[in-house]
Amino acid sequence: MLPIEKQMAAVLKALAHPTRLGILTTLKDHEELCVCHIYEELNLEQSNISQHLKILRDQGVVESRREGTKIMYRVTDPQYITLLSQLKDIIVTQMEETLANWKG
Amino acid sequence: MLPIEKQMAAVLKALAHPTRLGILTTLKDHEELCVCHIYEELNLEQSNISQHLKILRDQGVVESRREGTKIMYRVTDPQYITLLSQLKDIIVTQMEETLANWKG
DNA sequence: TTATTATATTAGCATATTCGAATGTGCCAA
DNA sequence: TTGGCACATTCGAATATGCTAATATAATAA
Repeated sequence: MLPIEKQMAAVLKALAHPTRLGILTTLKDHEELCVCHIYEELNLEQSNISQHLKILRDQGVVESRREGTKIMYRVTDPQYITLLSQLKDIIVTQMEETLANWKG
Repeated sequence: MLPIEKQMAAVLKALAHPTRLGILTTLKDHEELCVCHIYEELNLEQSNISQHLKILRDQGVVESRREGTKIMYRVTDPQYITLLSQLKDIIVTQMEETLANWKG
């Protein structure tokens, strides 16, 4: 398989988890957020969120910066948000079509 | 986590494998292709490709139709191809920036 | 220093994914 | 009706992933 496809698969795999999508949704409306904000918002364990953030960071989807004792995270490229929004549209449209077919 | 995020994660997971991206790349330039064409093109086992096609089909990324003894597969919505092309662009751009930073 | 707060990392277990090999199924032609 | 394609499914072993609980690190405050 092509190297670019391996790269793409790795990024897609990083995105392919409800919690990680939740993290990106949380980050979407803010310039940057600390880890504590994220795990409180999502109501999940701190260590769990840290692990998911690492996966996103390793693939360059988010990046971080220290601010005192806190670590602030942000989405590296807003196009990732655009991409996810488009995916959502595709899925919603497909579900609507499926529903229409069921109704006949 | 929101139901739509679970759905999105499921679709992303289906996309998140080099072989499955290879399948979509192979399908991209054709209206539809039989399974034999795909696994010969990618040089992989028939059963392996069948398994990957099932994963893509279960998530609605591809669909199939019987033609005699062959099963013809196609991408359900061309927007999936657009999406992957955009992802590729994001990744390439990011790599270029990383490289530029290394060069200083 | 020492304590505290914020985050990261590790360990260990349960579950999921991936693959090749073997087998099953469906269609068609002889 | 039987033989042979084309494809799907199942199985089992190896590997990967995800979670919680526990521990480590790093900055700051007292």
